[in-house]
Amino acid sequence: MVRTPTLNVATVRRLKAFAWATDRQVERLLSHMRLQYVEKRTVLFNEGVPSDSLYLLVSGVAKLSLRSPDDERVLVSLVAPGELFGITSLMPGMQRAFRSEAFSDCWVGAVRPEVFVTTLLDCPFAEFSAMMEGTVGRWFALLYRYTHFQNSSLRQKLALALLELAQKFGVRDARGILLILKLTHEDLADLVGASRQKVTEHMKELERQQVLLRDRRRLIVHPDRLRETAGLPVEEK
Amino acid sequence: MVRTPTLNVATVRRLKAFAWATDRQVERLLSHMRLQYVEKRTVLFNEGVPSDSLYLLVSGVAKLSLRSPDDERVLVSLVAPGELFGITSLMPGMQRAFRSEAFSDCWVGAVRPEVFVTTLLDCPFAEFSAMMEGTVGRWFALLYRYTHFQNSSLRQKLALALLELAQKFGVRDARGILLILKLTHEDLADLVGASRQKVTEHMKELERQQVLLRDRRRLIVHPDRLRETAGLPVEEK
DNA sequence: GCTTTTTTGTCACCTGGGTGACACATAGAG
DNA sequence: CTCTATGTGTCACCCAGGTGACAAAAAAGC
Repeated sequence: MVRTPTLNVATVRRLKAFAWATDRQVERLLSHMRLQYVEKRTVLFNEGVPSDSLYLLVSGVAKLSLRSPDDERVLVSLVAPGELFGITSLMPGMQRAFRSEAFSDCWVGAVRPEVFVTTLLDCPFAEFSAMMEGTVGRWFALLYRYTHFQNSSLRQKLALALLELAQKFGVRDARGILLILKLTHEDLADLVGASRQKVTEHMKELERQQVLLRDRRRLIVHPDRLRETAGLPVEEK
Repeated sequence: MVRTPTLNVATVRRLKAFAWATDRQVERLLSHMRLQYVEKRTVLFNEGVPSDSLYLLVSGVAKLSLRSPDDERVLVSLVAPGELFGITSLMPGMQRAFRSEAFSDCWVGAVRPEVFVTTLLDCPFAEFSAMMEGTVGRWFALLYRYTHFQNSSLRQKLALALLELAQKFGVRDARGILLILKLTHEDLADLVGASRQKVTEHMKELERQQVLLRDRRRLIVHPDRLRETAGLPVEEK
C-alpha cells in the first residue's frame, strides 16, 4: 500500500524548495496544493496541451520528454524531488512544451500558477507572467530549438534554425518571408553546429526543392515547407 | 558618421518591446537606460563575468555565442531589435552564460536589473530574482547542457549529462558522488540522443578510465574527471 | 572600372556513431 | 529457487556528415 507523505513546512524545507520564501508564505501555498500519487510510467501532461498547473515533485523521479521528427522520444530532463516543473504555466497562454511522466512512482503537488505567484511574490499574476514572457520567453524558444535538434538530421536542423530566424528577422513578401539579414553559410553552420560545406550542399538542395530562394544575398523562405522539412506538425492557423 | 537614435516611448512601441508596460513605466525605464553604440564584432560581455546589466537591442543584430570543448565558437542565437538580452542579470549572483557581441553595428540600451524590475513590476528585486532562480533556473541548466552538446562527441555529451545528474541526484560518497537513481544505458542514450550500444561502449571505457564506477546498478562518478572529459574548464572552488 | 577579399559550390576521402543481431548477465515475479 | 523479462557487452557493416583542397562567383575597397 502507498503511504501518503505529509506535506508541511518542514518537508518543504528539507526538499530545499522555495528556500527564499517565509514560513507563512509556504504554509499558505501548501494549503492550496493538491497532492497526488502518480504511478511509474503514467503521463501527467502531454506536450501541446494548455498549461494550467505548476507542479512540485515531492518524491520519486519525473521525466520530461518530447517527440522527435522520426517519432522517437527525446528524454529532455529528469526531475529531482524538490524541483518545480511545468513552468510554462507561468507564461500567458502557453502550451506545455514537453510531456511529463513518472519515471518512478511519484508524489506530486499541484498548484494553480496564479496562486503560486500571488502568495510568494504579492504582485498580480498577469503582470508577472507578461514579464516572464518578455524576458525568459526568448530562452524558451532557444531551448525549444536545441531540444528539437536532438536526433535530427542536418537538413532538419537547418530548417528549424531558419524558422526561428524567420520569426525574428522575417518580413512578409510576395514570395514568402524575407529575412532582413545577410547571413553567410558559415554563420548558419555555426548556428546548427555543422560544417560550412554541408550547409552549402543542403541549402542548394532546399533551393532546388523550392523551400527557399535567394535574392542576391537575402533569403526568402517558405515557412510551411520549412516546417515540413523540419519534421514539425504543420501549424494550422 | 553615426546618428544617435532617439529612444522614447514611441520608439519602444515600434520595437514591440515591453508591450505589457504602461507609457509611464516605459518612460521611467528609459530615463534610467544608457544608450550605447557597439561596432560590429565588438564584444559587449564575455561568458563567465558577473551579470550586472540587462540590455535592450535598439537597432542592428547582436550575437550570443559560447566556446565549445574544441575551442570552436558555437553561435547560440542572433538577437533581433526589440529583444532583451543578458537575462542572467535577473537571477541572483549569476554569471553570464554566453558571450555577446555585435553581429552588425548596433545601438544598445543598458539598464540595471533592479531598476528594470522595480519600475515594471513594483516588487522587490531580491524577491523577484529568487523566484526566477527557483523557477526558470532549471530551464537554464537545460539550455546550458544543450548548447554545450553542440559540436561535442558522444563521450563529452555523456560526461555533461552525468554531471547534471550528479548535481540533481548525487550524494557524497567515499568513492565520489553516488547517483541515487537506477538508470539503464537506454535511458542515458535517450538523454544524450545516441544509440544504446554506443553508450554501453563509452560507459565501459569511462569505467576503465576511472571516471566512474558501478556498484550493482548504481553509478558513482568522479566529478572532476567528468568535467575534464566533458571538456569543461575544471572548476576551482 | 580593377583588384583583393570573402563567399559559394563541388570534389574525394575519412570517421564517429547508427543499425541489426545475438550471447550473456541480472533482476523481478511467482 | 526457477523462469522470464529486461539490461549489458560486443560484433560487423553502413552512412551522414566532417575535412581539406581548390575553382568560380560575389562583394568590397579603392
